Amino acid sequence: MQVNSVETLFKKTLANSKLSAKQQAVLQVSLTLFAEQGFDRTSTSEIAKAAGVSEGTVFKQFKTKEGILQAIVNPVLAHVVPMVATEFLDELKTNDLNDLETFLQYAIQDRMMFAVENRLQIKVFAQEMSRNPNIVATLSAKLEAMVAGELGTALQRFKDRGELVDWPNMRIVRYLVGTVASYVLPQIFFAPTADFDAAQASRDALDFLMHGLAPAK
Amino acid sequence: MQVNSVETLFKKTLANSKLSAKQQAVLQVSLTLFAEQGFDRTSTSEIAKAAGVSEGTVFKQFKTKEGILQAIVNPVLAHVVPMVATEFLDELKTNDLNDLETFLQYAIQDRMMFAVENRLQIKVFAQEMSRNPNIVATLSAKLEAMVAGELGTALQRFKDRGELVDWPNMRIVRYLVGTVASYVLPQIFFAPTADFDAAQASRDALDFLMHGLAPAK
Amino acid sequence: MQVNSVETLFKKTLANSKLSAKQQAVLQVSLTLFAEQGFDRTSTSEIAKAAGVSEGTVFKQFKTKEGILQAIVNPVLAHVVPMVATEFLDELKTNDLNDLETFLQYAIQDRMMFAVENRLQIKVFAQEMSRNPNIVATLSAKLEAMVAGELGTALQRFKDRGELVDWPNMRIVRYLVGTVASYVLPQIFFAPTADFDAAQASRDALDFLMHGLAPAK
Amino acid sequence: MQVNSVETLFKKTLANSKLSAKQQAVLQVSLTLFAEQGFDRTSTSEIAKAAGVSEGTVFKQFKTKEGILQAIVNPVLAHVVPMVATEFLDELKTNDLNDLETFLQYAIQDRMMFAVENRLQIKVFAQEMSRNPNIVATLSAKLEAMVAGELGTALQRFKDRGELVDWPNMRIVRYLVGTVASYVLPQIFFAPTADFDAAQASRDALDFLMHGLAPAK
DNA sequence: TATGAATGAGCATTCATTCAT
DNA sequence: CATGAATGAATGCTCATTCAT
Repeated sequence: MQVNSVETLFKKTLANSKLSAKQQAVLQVSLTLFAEQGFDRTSTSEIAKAAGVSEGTVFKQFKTKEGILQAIVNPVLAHVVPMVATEFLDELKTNDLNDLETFLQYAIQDRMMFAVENRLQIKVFAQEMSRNPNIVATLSAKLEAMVAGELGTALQRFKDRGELVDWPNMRIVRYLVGTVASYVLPQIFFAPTADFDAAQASRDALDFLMHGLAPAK
Repeated sequence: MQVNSVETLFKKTLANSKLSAKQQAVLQVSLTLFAEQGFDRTSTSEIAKAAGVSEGTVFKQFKTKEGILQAIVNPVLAHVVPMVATEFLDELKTNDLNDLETFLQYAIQDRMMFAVENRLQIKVFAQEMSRNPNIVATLSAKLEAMVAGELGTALQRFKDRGELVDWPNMRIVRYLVGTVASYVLPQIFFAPTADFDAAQASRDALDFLMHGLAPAK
Repeated sequence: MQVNSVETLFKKTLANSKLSAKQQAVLQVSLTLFAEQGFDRTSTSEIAKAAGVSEGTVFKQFKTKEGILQAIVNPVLAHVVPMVATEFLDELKTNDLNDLETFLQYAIQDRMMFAVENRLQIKVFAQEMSRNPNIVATLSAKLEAMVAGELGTALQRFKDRGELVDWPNMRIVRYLVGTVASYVLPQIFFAPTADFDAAQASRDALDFLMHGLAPAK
Repeated sequence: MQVNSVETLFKKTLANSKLSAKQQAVLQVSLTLFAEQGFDRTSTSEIAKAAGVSEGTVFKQFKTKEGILQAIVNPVLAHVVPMVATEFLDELKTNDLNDLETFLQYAIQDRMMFAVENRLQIKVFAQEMSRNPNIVATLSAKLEAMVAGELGTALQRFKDRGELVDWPNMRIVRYLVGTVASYVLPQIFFAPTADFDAAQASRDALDFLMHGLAPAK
């Protein structure tokens, strides 16, 4: 199993933008620094130095420090998030996941690895979401589109087959996400313990969810 | 159902300390300001003004801005958290919660209300936890003590009666917390939607958990 | 009565220069912006944007921001000021101003209207004069040439006829200018009051000057 | 003849304020620097260095650079200007100036010396007036009060005795000020020529004004 | 000739912290 | 214990100017 690297996808997105190499560097190092130290604890001179550009260059393009964050957040929302979502859905389709258990096993492990792999980037976004409701709204809309679309179709098929409880899809997704998050959020936000066993965690989560989401008898 | 106010408990704890009234005021307004705007975006002069003290007073006792945070976090960890835990466990005992469903119903609703009620304070702590591993360790230890103690006893009783799946207590608690968190974390960190229906959320969560944590047949 | 527009004359002067259209645009918008906000409060990027040229273009020709000012001031001193002076003197000759009163009446009203009409441009020059002694020297020289030339001849004729006090011409001009300035300077530098009545002001000023400059009995 | 020093009066005013010695120093050197180089060309670090204080001190009290200017302008308008006006009027009364000529001679020479003496301070105020209409309004009101009060009374007495033309007092004052200004404004704003002969200028101005303001026969 | 990305010194301002009173 | 004036390093940002294309 091979999960996307948000950092890589972000770089690709930047490469397609009309930003100069130096300005791309600013955004790349900003993402890293914001992830490592937080937005408020990263100074613009630090960014300039790390990107190998002058302080003037940073502001010439992005106007304000907040503007740098926007210049990261917007393309991620517009391009990286959809790419990640599409690849995830594609993998679900490609991998011949016929019964719910196989489906969930794959999905859970995949997202768990994705979360761990992209810890720092998720942290930046989560922190920014707590101040910027627009991001929350955008991501919510994208999630709802997914649930109303392909993901919903898949869930419905499992319901029809009597493998999945007949709850609204958003409620089912809430428990899926919540359960996965109960494993990965501590890794992301608190001590990232070296001994985190994603495979075991996936099995455990699957076990729990297969019970919790089984159809009522 | 009547949940603790962390703010109130914190004030009581301060009242028992040997801090002067002015210094108590500093800590109280700091907690509020940190919650509202974040630690980094709150200046010490802002604290001084809001507390009605001079700028010197803020530092006389607490040495540094970080020291103010510690002077909040430490008593909360040392006194407020135990009081909250004790009251929670006491309520669980007092309320004649004999079967698992009744027990979980109460516990879930109680903690959900607690979380919503103390949103801002939880936010301060969560943010501080993401940079201070000590707090994580301390809270982890307290949680483990709970699970090893009274809470574990209660869970064991349900297991013995065949009402609860025979998983390690920490795993069970993880799913309990994760499921409740899937409802309250968005309220705490992102848009606190006015129409959040804690009662309905509690029923839904209970429903899910009762299935997920049912013993294997 | 129809007074010169410094702005128009300046444009004509530019049109005769070997400057490209873009560079002419730079000087034109610079004059306007300097007048509106002052030299120090006008940035070169602001000029570039307003002129519709790149930032590089601004400096390609004029080297420094101060150079832009010089490129405005010099042609104005070299061409616009002489044109204004010549036209003024020509009008004085053309209009059959035989006696002092008619002469002064015309001159005062004409210059008052000129000052009000070209308020902003005068302001730029006045501000620049207070830091650049060269302009003062140049303008002084031009004034002296006028007084030594045609204007002096006219004044002398009035003296010879016994209509004008026998003071040095520069002294007479000082009072003429000072009296007109006592009306127009407040308009130029402070609140430009909408209700300024140039005709009435001219009559009053004339009245006063006819007394003050009458020959001793 | 001994004219007020605005600088001295300003210092006295500051001494009566509740500003600390360092903050008074900030205002004093600011007044000087603003006069010498203009507001925009004076940096706050320059002010701090010249005042012998840290940059923080400058802003602790005055919040913004504009705030420094206000902290100079306001006390001058509130205290220095009235003191200057009062002293001027007192001197006019004390000096037994019975006929118009003696009166004007004294007044003209006194104000001319005052203007030359306080060149730099007048420059600061004039520059600030061209951006801040409030100052213009305040000074206008004070001038009108003077003209409606003691100064008006004096002028009326000369009118009654047939020594002074029967024009509105404001008009008479306009010519007085304008004529004096025609001598001193060039000194203040342009090259302050070393050879300026205030005594001679006063005599000339008096001569002109005595003619211009003589009553109609 | 014109462009516009890049520069880096400089600016106004903020901030946590100190210390004499 | 409390004050608040004073500090000076650091911050986000602007600006005139340069230079490769």
